[in-house]
Amino acid sequence: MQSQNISDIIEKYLKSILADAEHVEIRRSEIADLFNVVPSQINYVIKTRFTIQNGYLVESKRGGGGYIRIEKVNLLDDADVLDTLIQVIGDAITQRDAYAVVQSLYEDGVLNRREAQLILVATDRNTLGVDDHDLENSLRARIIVGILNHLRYES
Amino acid sequence: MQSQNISDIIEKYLKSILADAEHVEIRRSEIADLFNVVPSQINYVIKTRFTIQNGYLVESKRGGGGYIRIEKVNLLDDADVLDTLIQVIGDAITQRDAYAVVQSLYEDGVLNRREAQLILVATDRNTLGVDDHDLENSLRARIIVGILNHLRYES
DNA sequence: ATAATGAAAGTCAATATTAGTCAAAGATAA
DNA sequence: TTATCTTTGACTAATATTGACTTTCATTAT
Repeated sequence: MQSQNISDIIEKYLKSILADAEHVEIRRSEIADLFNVVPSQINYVIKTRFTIQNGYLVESKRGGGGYIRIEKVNLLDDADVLDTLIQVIGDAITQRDAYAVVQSLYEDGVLNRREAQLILVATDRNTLGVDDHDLENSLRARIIVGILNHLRYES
Repeated sequence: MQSQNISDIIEKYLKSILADAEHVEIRRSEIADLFNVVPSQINYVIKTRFTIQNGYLVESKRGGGGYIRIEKVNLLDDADVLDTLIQVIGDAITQRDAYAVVQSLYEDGVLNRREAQLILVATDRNTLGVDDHDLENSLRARIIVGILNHLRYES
């Protein structure tokens, strides 16, 4: 039984809509009501699960008639995906964001499953095994950026 | 058959579930309650009895709705070879030796060209970019050993 | 036009809910 | 006896939930 927390359930709900549509547009309070959570939890879900690393673009508007719109972007349409990703990663990246990045590359066909797994293992917290978090995140960034740069020349 | 300590009993309990299912997903505190032990004993059981060497993969999540998930995986035939390599590598390896290891894995067909390249990039001196040579060599070892451990099973 | 009002969404920090680590103490086996 | 394995619990870390307060925008009133 997975998804015991509400955030995961809301995530799945939104993604199920995105499976059929290019984008989803919601009213924050409606979704919050639907799942019986406070409105700001919707922001939490979006911030942790619909980032650009995950391949989503989010825009919103406040005030009357406000909305939140989530769009799935195909990174491959962009000629310089890799550049964009490298920029986003910068010089440090958490394991969670790294997972999102690798997952996106897999979904876009840049990496196959095995390659994606290899990268995740190589950059796993436990694999690196350093206790300094900043060092861990910067090593992870260097490894992933190094691989992305390699992929650019290779293809 | 005097495996009467609680760790053994918990181990059997979890394995009896895994006999019928591909994986088990537990809430740590629930299992701890069930057997009247402190939660951290579950970690002990997992760490000592559900290792990758035994063919188990473990993943977990903290926070609300957290869980520990244990999956039984199929160990591959080359597992022995990989074990040997892992031993040889130990806790540090130079870039030169790493190259040799990866090269031989490629020649043995364990890795394809692209995968081999990925690993070499990930463990390259410049990628890691640490000044301390000992740290560099130990990181390289950890990454390669992590990947080798991953290669021991399928999917 | 401008000001006032109300209706959204955003931010942030406090709190809650899990799991992980580690080392000391206790038990068992060699 | 000594080495190894097990049990325990205090402390740490990650993730989720909540709510008070802020900001933005559209509409209505002056």
